[in-house]
This record gives sequence, C-alpha cells and structure tokens, in this order.
Amino acid sequence: MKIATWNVNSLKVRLPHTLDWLAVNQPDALCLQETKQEDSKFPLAELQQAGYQAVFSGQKTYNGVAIISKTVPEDVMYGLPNFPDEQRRVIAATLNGVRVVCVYVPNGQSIDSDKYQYKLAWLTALQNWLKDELVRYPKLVLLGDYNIAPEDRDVHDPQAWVGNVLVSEPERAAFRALEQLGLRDSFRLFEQPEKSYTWWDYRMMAFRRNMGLRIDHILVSEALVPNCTACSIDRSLRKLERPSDHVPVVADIV
DNA sequence: ATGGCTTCATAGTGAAGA
Repeated sequence: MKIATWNVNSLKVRLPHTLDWLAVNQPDALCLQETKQEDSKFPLAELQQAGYQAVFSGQKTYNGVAIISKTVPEDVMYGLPNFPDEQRRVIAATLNGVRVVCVYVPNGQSIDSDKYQYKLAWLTALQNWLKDELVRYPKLVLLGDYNIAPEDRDVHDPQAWVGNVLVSEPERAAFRALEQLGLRDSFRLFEQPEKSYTWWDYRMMAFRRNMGLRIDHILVSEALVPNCTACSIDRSLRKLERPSDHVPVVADIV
C-alpha cells in the first residue's frame, strides 16, 4: 500500500497538479490538507474519473481535509470526538484494514497568540483520542501537516527559528507524546538525505535556497513498523508552475 | 525586512499561512 500526505493549499487551484500526481504515482491513498473548499464544491467527479474514491470535510477559505483512495473508505470519522471544533482539520477512515487518520494541525501563528494555545489544546485532544483509537485499530497511520518540525535537523536554520511556532519546545513535546503512544516517524525509519524538508516559504526564493522545514509527517503504529518499507519526500511538485508551498510525503506499507 | 508570496473573500485592502 502506497500512502501519501500533501498540504495542497487550495484544491481548486491545485486540482490539475493533484490529478497529474495521482496518475503518475498511483498511490492507494492520498491525504490532503488545506483544501479550502466547501463540500459542495469538492471535485469528486474528476477524482472518480481518475479511478479514485474520496471522503472529505471542508469549509470555505480555510482548513479542509480529504482522503482520496482507490478502495472505498470505511468507518469514516469527521473531526475529533473529544474536541468540538468548527475548523475542519481531521478525517479518518479504514482502508484495507489500516486506520488512516488525516490531520491538519493548527499553525499557532505566534507563541503569544491565542491560536498557539488552541494548537496545544488541540494536540492534547488528538493525543487523548489516539490513545483509544490505537486500541481499536492497532494498525494505524497518522498523516498530515503537523505544523511541527520535530528536531533541529528538520529546520534549515535552527537559530533563526528560535522562539517561533513550529519549533517551540511545547510543540515538540506534543510530537514526542504522539511517539510515546507507539507511533513512529516513518521518515526516520530509513536513511535520509540531510536537509530534507517538506515546506518552503513562497518568498525569498526559499525553495531554490532550500530554506525549508520538515513539518509534514507520516507516523505509523508499532504494529505497522515491520510493514513500512520506505518513506520519502517528493520535491518535484514544488518545481511546477503555481506550486503549493508544501510537497507530498510518501510511505510504502506492505 | 514585525515580511519579501499566495490564497481567499472582496471590490479596498485585509487576514492567514508557516
């Protein structure tokens, strides 16, 4: 099973990229974040024409998540049951016996912002919910835009980012708390190139200078670790016209 | 560079992203 996550930054704008990428890569599942689209506008017909099913939870302008898959998603769940929220950030479904959880973690804006407190509370709720979900579904994959660079090696210039969201210690502690539930960062199960990132600012020619962060992740449960045979970042989409600022992360689970 | 893009909702700019 080839499974991927991508913050698409507007599915309306990036639908051609999405369809091309599906056609070339043929993943069994692609989890999207920041679709920025109401459900009535979701391009289901185009995806079906490409041979895919989809479940989605969107809203106008902000947020929005989707799971695109070759097989019919089962037991679909929308949002965190223990954290009522207008913001569409979570969708989960079972595919081929594997629980697939697609998340768009809040950005947090800045350390002194209310949005940062919301981010930390949201992450605590995610962790609490996953504790139970892992009992129900030992084979679980948590994919998405975590908006957390777990370690300094995931940051192009750690000094420059000190005091920022995405790298703060409470956020990194929340990431480690997920790992303590038995989830493993699939990217780090394998040898990887140095300076591997999944997001680059649109400004400052950041991509060309590789001034990026690794904030999109695929975590696999302990039961799936032996089945995970690869994980990589696909930088190619960042080189296209009108790219998303994020690129896909892809994992193979046999 | 307390923001150099990009998106969306707007019909001027402003919010938000990371």
